[in-house]
Amino acid sequence: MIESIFNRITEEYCEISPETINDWSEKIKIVEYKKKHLLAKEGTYSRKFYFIVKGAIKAYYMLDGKNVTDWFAFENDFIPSTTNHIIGQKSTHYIELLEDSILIELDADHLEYLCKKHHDFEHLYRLVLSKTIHQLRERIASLQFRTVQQRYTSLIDLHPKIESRVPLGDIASFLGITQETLSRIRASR
Amino acid sequence: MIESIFNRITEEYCEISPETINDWSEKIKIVEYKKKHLLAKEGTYSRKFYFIVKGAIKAYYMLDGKNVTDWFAFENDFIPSTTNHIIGQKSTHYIELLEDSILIELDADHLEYLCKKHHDFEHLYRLVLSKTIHQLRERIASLQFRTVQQRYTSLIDLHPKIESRVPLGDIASFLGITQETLSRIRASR
DNA sequence: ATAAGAATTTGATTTAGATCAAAAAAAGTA
DNA sequence: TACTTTTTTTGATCTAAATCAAATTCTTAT
Repeated sequence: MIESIFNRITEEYCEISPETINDWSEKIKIVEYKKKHLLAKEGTYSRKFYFIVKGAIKAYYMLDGKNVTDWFAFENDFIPSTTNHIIGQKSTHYIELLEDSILIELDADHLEYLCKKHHDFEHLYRLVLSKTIHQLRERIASLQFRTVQQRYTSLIDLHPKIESRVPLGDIASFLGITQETLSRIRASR
Repeated sequence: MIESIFNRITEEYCEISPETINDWSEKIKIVEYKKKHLLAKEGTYSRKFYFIVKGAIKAYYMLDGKNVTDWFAFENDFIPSTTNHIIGQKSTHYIELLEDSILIELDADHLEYLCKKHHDFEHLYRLVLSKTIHQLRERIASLQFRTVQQRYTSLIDLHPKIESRVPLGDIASFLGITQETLSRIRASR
């Protein structure tokens, strides 16, 4: 079980030495939570870092009393929204499970420890951040000047199953539009 | 000169060992270019990584024959738009100097070498990426659900001098609006 | 200083998407 | 199975910002 997870990570990012893997695997905890469980709450300190083995999450924050969904993550993703808390600040976001999920949990202190102790771990983490940057860039390009149709289409291309796994309202929010508009776009295809 | 630059970087991010600094300073080149010079062109390989000692840049790409400005950077910023090329892909962006500038240039290969050789350098780089992520997040929040007024105001708060250093059309593009709209917003304040 | 070119502003019109409201469909729950 | 609750769709109207067009102001080079 654990090995196959480390394999997934190594394949996706880079090789990791056995020592690092050992040290790492001592620090992690495999956790299971039900749909709607909150991994983080706005205004609280939740210094945890997650990798999704199975399941899906959304990250959102409140704006004028409404939820704004910021980020989705699925199997084999790290949850980068948590990186904020890692610098020791209160969370600006809620992170909610969209499905019953299995996660690997790593304490922020342990993350720092592993980075400091093992160069290859810090390298891996650097690659994870690079990937996140790439995704954020794509997202900005999408929000900045594409029409709503184009935004929706490219989201579906990227995550074909998102429609069945994520409520329409959250997808609309992520795209920066109302759910009525998204519903109409969907209908017109 | 060089020392004061390394000091700036160390203060902003983290301590770096003398060995790393030595090795690093052997790899860099201080370059000066005039306004309008292109550090990168769409479709070409420009495997360089820059730190801005003095000056300003914009990163943009073409969409339907129009420039879309993506990113600004000023003194003491690394230019993260170049990180794309570092993975060895053709640039998707143009990077153009908005002013006569002084830059520190580091070859992508040297960047990788320094990361591999010196754990503290990779750590520094990781922190640079973290900061970039934070900025990108802010930017997404801004584009996703804020009104144009709010977007403009927060940009000015962040970079008070941007109005005098960057053409209005580029700022408008960055905010995801037309320059006519930005002009009107400015007039109505 | 003056002309040529670039950047910015102003005006009139159009349109994509928001808002408000209600109906219909789907998903949970007893 | 029926009943409640949540999610999605549909309709009518409104509005912020886009578009198109032209005028004005600011820069730069001669």
